[in-house]
Amino acid sequence: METIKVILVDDHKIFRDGFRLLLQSFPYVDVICEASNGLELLKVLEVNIPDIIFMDVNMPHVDGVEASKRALEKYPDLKIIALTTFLDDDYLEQMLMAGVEAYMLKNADIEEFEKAILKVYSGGNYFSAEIVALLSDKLNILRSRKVQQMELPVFTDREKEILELICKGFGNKEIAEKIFISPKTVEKHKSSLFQKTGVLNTVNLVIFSFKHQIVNF
Amino acid sequence: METIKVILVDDHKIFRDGFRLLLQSFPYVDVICEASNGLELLKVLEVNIPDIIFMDVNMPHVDGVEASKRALEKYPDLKIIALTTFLDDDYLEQMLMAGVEAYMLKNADIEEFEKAILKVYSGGNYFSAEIVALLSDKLNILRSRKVQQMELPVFTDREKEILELICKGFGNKEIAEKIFISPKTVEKHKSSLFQKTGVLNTVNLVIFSFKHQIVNF
DNA sequence: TTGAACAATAGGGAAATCCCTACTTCGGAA
DNA sequence: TTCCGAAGTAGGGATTTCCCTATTGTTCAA
Repeated sequence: METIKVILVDDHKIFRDGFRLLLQSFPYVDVICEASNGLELLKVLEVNIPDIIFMDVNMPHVDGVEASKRALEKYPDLKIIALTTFLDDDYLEQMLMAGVEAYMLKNADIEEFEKAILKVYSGGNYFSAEIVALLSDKLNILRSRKVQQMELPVFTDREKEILELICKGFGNKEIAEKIFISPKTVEKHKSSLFQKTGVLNTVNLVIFSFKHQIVNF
Repeated sequence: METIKVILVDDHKIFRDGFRLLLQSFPYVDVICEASNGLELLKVLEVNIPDIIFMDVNMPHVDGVEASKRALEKYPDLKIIALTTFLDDDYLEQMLMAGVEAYMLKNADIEEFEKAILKVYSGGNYFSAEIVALLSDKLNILRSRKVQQMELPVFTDREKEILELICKGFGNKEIAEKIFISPKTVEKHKSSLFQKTGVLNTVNLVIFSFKHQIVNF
């Protein structure tokens, strides 16, 4: 088995030392470098490209979120495993959006780390059980947001048709040409949409539609 | 502890028998009924309302998705735990949309089932690790869509400030008042935004911002 | 130190959008 | 049947937005 090249990013040297010791028990893992914050990581990456980065979430100067974003922007093939001491709802979402492959607690046991490394190295994802619990709650929030939107105004077919075109970015004239009516009529349908949704202009109508996921982009 | 009333829905009697046996090892769980498909479930629900339904996803006649939707429509307080033999990407999404509280593999172990029942009964969610892996892949797909987009233009601070206000639905005059400049200046910043993003009007600028997640709603 | 590039400011006129009113059609209720 | 309301159609005039041009201040490198 070829070695998996790893970089550790954490602002506490003691943690890095301990963690490297832990990783050394995997013969196929090679810690090629360390960094104590995001900025340092970016410098290090100019010289050494690892397979996997273990990234602390809370760091001074450039935190895990920003560091992950920037690193992935420059090197999209990087795999990042986010490490955190406590469960932080906010960071979790941001790190996922930044594009990390895995998210785990620092006090995970050695088997968990092994699982995570192998899973991520082979192109998968890994989330520790605590994270899973948090994620599933989040998913529920998403769903319930979708459910509670049921009390939406009722649109006529013509209104729906026009709303879709509006949200694709077409102006009154363009919409009129597409569906063979006068621009003036388009405007009337729009003002009906304004009334039903309680907004005052096209921009706000578009915002409303995206917010309520009436149109999917 | 009061008993948790449970209904099993699965088209295989053998599975139902086995599963009931498993559930009987929890003294606080009471399997009050069974159904072999969605239609039967709906009939059963007219007489018996459980706390939790274990719902097979793949069933003849009325499948888990449809059954869950209809059941929740009539009895919104029901909690549903979806059960599946294999991981099916498609069903997963549909079941989540239908509004199930939990999603697990049938071959989960007894501890997992216990966790799921308790979590769901207390108003939470439960997803087994395999499901979360699938979900995280989904999240990943979202992300990669984000990464592959064109490189975003660089906005000045003023432009970012104005873009945010635009995406909150404010017009030129309102923005001007908020940040103490002339409406004309706001317009100029907007036209810079148009140029940088390649759009032709405010509506399309808002659409662009949502699509590229420059603003978060 | 002197341009050059760029950010921020703003005006005038053209174009698109918004508001109010009005006509036609069609299906269901009195 | 007749009448009413809802949906679809559209025009006139006010408002807002958009495009082109221009000035000022700041930074940075020749």
